[in-house]
Amino acid sequence: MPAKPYHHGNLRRALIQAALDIARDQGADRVSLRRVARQAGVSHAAPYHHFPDRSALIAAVAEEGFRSLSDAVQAVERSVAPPLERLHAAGVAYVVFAVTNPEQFRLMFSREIADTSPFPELNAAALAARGVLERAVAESRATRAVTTSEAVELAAAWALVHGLATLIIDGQLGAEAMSPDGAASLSRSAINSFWSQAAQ
Amino acid sequence: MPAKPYHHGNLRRALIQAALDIARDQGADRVSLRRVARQAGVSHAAPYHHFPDRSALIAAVAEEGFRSLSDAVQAVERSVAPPLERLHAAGVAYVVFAVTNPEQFRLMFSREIADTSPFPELNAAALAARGVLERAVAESRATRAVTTSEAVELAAAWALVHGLATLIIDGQLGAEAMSPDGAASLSRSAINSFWSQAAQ
DNA sequence: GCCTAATCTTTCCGCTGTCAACATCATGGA
DNA sequence: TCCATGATGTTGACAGCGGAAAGATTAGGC
Repeated sequence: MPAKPYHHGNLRRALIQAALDIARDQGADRVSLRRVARQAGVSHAAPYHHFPDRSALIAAVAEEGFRSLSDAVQAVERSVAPPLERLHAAGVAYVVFAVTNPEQFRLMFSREIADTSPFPELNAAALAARGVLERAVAESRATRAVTTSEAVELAAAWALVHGLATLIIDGQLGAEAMSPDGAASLSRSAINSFWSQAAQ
Repeated sequence: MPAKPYHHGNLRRALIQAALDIARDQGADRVSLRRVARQAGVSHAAPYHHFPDRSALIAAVAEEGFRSLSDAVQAVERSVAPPLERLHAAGVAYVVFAVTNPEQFRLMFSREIADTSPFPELNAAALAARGVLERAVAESRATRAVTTSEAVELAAAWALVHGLATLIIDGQLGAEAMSPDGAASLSRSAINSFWSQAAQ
């Protein structure tokens, strides 16, 4: 049994996991290449054989995040049939995902991977996640009196849940909202509030 | 005429301005203490006589940002009378401010000043800005059939405009939305879309 | 079984935030 | 008026960071 083999075996995977652990435990801003390498028990330059630079590591972590987000939203969608309620449930799931994985969520929307062109797989995962929300919006349109374009409705829906997510995990909507249950409850209310005020 | 006086005169002010310039020109993530000091024509340790650490500089820049935001929203509010339209206009102004000053907006919500307890003046400015939106929400409630709590309505309204702001400046809602006019138009549509879908 | 390429380490660079020690100067009390 | 003190600025140091270069080690195909 080799105590410390020269080659790691699956360092790429281990680095992504280490980044996730550090983000979860110490915050997304503390995810440095050197710290990640240290946590993975490897020299600080080893990551460069698996990622061209720091942003590529973040992109890999974010890519997994978008896949998890897609999965989480789709799982909730499967349990709700009526299209409008489905859309609402998808929105709540988006917020709950962010509150459950706040640091990974921050990495997913961090500035250094804003330009996804160097990371086609991240781009695909992000587009897929956006597609899930897009489909929920589109399918709900058949059941409503629609006066706005689909693009605007998608933007509005996404903005609402994304705004809730970021404000909540930044602590700006109160401490109660930072628990999954609190976040779910607040999102549900917030989403409903926009439709319950028809009388102007 | 002293070419370079040993004492700057108003270095604190100059450092804040330099940080703003660097953020605007090169991005919020490139605002480093040393770069700011360099831009202000001063040694790299000089800022420490005016700010205890880097986050305090950011806090000062953010503080000014929140004041500008309050001013911008209030200026628009003054030109609109009906409470609901006023609320909508305030929301559009919030988004337009973010799109007009994207890097400063990012600094205002950057992670390192998320805990405002060390910066009471930043906290006050942020609370004041939130108060402007809060008042617009509260005053509009009298003109509507209200079924949700004020707290939830505030959260929903804030989340919608904050989500629009962050998504737009991150380029996730398309390039057209990144101009002030495009942002205003999209925000108006998005805000209206939530009220025009009463028929479920 | 060996050669090549992949993987990992060591060493180096410039940049960053922060601190300590020192230099300069503005200002108010004797 | 002068000078001492505190405010403001500089220099130099340190550790941690992202990244490049060069050498060590090993896995895997021929």
